Amino acid sequence: MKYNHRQIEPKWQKIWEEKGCFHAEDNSDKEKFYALIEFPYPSGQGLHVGHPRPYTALDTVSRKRRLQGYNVLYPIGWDAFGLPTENYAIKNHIHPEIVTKNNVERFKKQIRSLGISFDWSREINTTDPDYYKWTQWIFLQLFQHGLAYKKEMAVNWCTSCKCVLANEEVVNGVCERCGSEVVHKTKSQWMLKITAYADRLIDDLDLVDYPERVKLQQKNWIGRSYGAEVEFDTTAGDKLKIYTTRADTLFGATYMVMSPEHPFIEKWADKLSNLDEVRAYQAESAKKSDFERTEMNKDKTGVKLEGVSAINPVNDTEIPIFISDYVLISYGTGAIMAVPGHDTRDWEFAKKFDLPIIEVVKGGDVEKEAFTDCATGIMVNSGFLDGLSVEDAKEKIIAFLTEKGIGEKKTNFKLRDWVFSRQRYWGEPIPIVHCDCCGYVPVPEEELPLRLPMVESYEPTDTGESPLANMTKWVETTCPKCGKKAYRETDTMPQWAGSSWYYLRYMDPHNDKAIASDEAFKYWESVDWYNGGMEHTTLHLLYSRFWHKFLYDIGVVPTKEPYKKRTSHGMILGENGEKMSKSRGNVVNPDDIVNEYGADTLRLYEMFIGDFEKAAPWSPSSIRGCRKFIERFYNMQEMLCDGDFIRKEVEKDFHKTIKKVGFDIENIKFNTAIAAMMALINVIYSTGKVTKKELSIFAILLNPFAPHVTEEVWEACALGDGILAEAKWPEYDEAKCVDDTIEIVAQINGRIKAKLVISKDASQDEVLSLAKSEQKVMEAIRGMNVIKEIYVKGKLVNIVVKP
RNA sequence: GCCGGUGUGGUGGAAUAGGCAGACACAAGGGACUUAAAAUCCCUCGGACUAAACAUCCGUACCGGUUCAAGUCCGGUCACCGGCACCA
Repeated sequence: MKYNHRQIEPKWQKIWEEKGCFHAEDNSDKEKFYALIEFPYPSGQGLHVGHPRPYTALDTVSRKRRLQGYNVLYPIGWDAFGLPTENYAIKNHIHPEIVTKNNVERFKKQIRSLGISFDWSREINTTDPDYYKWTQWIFLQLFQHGLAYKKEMAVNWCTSCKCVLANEEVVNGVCERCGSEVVHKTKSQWMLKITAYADRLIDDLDLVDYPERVKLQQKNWIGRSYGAEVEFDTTAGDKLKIYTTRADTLFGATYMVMSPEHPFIEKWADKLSNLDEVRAYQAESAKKSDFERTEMNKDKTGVKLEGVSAINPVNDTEIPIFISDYVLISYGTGAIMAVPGHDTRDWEFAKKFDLPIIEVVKGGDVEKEAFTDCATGIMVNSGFLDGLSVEDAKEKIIAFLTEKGIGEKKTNFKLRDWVFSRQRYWGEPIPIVHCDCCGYVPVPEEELPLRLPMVESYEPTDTGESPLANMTKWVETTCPKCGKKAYRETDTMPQWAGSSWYYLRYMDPHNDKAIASDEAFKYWESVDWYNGGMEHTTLHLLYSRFWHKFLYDIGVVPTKEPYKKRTSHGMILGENGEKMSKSRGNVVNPDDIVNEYGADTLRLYEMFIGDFEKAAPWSPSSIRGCRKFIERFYNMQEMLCDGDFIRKEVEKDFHKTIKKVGFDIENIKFNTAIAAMMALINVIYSTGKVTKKELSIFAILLNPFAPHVTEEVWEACALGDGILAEAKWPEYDEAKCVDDTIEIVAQINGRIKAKLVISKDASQDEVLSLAKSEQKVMEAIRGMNVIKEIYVKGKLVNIVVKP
């Protein structure tokens, strides 16, 4: 029989589907295992070969866990709200709901052809009202706990698309899609107070098993810094509050800088003799895009405030105040004390404006550059701080400022609150009513889901209003509180909303009373293993940790963290080593591979392609090697014979391979697990025969990677009722993983002179004397003094000699 | 600029915990089978020296160090990739 994947693969997929093989049980005595992949956005392009990489990886883990007796939950769904669908819908005059439905159909068919063991009975879709009912419910809880608020905000507005863009959609200051200018528009926006969780989002990373680089990226993004707030007296009478992490350098503060947006400028307007100049600078800064203000121009600019100055509280010196756009209104207090001797930016500014530079930490040359090293410096020119280390000086000065009532310890974060509104149609309606009397009133829970109305035109408007704003019938409503005429919120939620809690819904996807039942939460608890892309580290991964912690605080979920373990896959690149994209013309469609080589070959190749965590280029010729391996496995049917193991050495090879494959799967080293099986099949072929026992073990080991062909061979060779039905993941015997005789390398001065075959239990003396009996070793030692003899058990001997 | 990662044959990549560099594949070359091709099977496959083999030497981006022993550890340099980007 020739291997025919086109016949085998649909056959087994049908059997699995009919028997419901992958349905997770809700109440099982078995230990649970919850594996999760990032649910896909069903785009119009369909799947490309990058999608199956993470799916196959966790499918391999899930299938292995089932063979080990776990009750496995491995679900999938659709993250289907979002701009590409909406834009496609506008362009082609098809309602986004229809577009979504078609795209999901296509994705589903493609994914099913891969034989991934998803529990399709738990499929979810973020655009389903029964689903977004709970997205809205969570928003209302956030609102009621003061964590959702509305605020005037500058938004990105594309002048050509006439629509609002998310920050991610603005690339180098222009619209990602059309390349047109992006300007700022001020709009009232819904915000989520993620900053309230900043500390816990950092500290609780200690509770989870994430790759270090993920933890680090989140920590850097949240950007916690410990410092102090200090109040400076000014000649205007007001106290100017600044934030600093280097309170120790206070004696070196020779001027102050405020952000051009600082409210004191307005307050001091009548005291400023150069108000025109100040105003001109303010206007110039306001005109600059974010891009110009940060990336383009790091040359320091600024204007000195004539008429108001500040007093350095430690030496009563009067120092000038500047405004400059290198100080941001959004961080700290919007004002700083400038210490040019020990801060690079202040140093540049001081040089440009010819301001005095005082050295207060010894160790560098402050005339040449700012000395910023905190670890080695000693305080100088700093009165009562002189002679202290930077760390000690910080503590002493903060204690001093606290006692005088002009300063205190303060922690700051780079993390900003989450802009949560979008002026687009294809998203969850924000369930809030605006009432002139009562303000923002939540839609009553029993009215959820607040459905997205069917509109004729969902094109974005010129005014920056959501397309929903034109739906007067839907917008005009009555206030749930006072019953008077009121208006619905017309902004929708961002794409990140539905994905911030979807893993919870899989636990109990059809529940209409709650996100999931308490029993479901208790049993499934949290995700055991979550695999996803690095690009979501500071977006989805952070957002969902925030929502989860909130749900924990209000008693909905029982765990502090949503995901116990996180791994990350590398991208699959095009043949040319570039990122796969339609415009580069290097996209590979998995359908073609499944059709030509089969799903088992595709799966195996995607796992064999290289280090799972690193990017790897697609190679059409390498796929053939995987196909060949599968055919070699399939053809073992014809080598079948009775017995346990052909030879004792082969038995040992099996034990070693069982150990390696199991270990490698758990450590996401799929490529070497497959290499080990390839090596084992080479051994089997060299014997020319395979026993039933050998073949069945091989089939189970390979099953998580290539589930169809392994079941087929199992059935064809009458090995039993089926791998899924009855097989257990094989155990290995540690004793049988060790060879009786081993090869030991004999070195002289680190150079290999001989290879010794000797019993694994041989003593050092035995190995050494055997080594010394080797011709070449004898020659090398002759006439030399032996300085040292090193023996590494089971590996090598090294004899160090000198003339 | 700051933070993180990577650098190994013609290619993708292996190499617990400092202990035989190049597993497993791909590509290439040669051979067997075949009328022929495909498929399959077998052999060779980092470099220098060699007709070939043996032997020897060199070789994990570059320079230096620690060690009996370095792809692996330490210091420095370069290149590429990712994240952040005036966060005081």
